[in-house]
Amino acid sequence: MSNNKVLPLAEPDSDAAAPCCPPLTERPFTADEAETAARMFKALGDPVRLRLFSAVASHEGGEACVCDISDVGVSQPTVSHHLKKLKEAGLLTSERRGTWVYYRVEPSVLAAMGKLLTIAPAAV
Amino acid sequence: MSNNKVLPLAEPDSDAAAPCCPPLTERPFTADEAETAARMFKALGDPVRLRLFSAVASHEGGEACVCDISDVGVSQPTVSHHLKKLKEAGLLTSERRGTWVYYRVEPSVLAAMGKLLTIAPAAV
DNA sequence: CGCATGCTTCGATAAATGTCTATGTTGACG
DNA sequence: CGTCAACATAGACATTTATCGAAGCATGCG
Repeated sequence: MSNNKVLPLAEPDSDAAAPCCPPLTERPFTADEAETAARMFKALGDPVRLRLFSAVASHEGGEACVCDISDVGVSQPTVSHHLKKLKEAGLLTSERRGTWVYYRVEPSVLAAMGKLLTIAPAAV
Repeated sequence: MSNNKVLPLAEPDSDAAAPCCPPLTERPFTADEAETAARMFKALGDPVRLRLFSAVASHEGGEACVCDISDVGVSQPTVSHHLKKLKEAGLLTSERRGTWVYYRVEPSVLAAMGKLLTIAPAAV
């Protein structure tokens, strides 16, 4: 199916975690960089997805099954739909263990997004 | 002393800059928090807006007039529309000086978003 | 004045998105 | 097996959004 490769995540080199782009403040983004980065921001640009993501990210052990986090005010298929989007954006990974499917955050992507938002140190 | 700091984002506690929410990893977001934070992420969730924002943020002096940044492949009214969205999201401010309108980034909001993406240091 | 320039606002429209119900699929269990 | 529970997929529908061209406001200048 559509198990499209997302974001070429960073290899743990030393600092890495910058799969796509420099800080937003460093230089104007190219069209390609903007396309890539926007996909990640867009994934978090929905309140339901943000709650789901936060629920997974803050859950004990760093992972949660759908049943643990599906109380966000929308139907079960909608939850599933949003989790899929988050997965496609590279923010979450999933794994089935028996009856349940567990979701887990991809920390490197989180870090990469954080870097986008840093203020260029020597600027100003 | 190499920079092995895990996430050199904004200094903790250095400035407020967090008008909305704790880090995404700290605890599950409430509906209200998610609504607020999603608005900011959504503003950066469009490639054109991301390019415009990056162009302003990286422009010399920290500000740019529309004429400096409007070469992003869409019509001028569309540029204006996106700049308005960024302003409504609190990411940019604008000021008219003579013939031109200058846009400038709101650094505290940038920092606040960065904090959302930090990994909780010693959580759990 | 009158006109050119920079930017915003106004409608219109096609595409994308979020949501639902209904249905599939996969695994556990008796 | 048969059935139930947990998730995922499919299709439908309403709303939002990105975009454009045209028109409207300012501001500066001759």
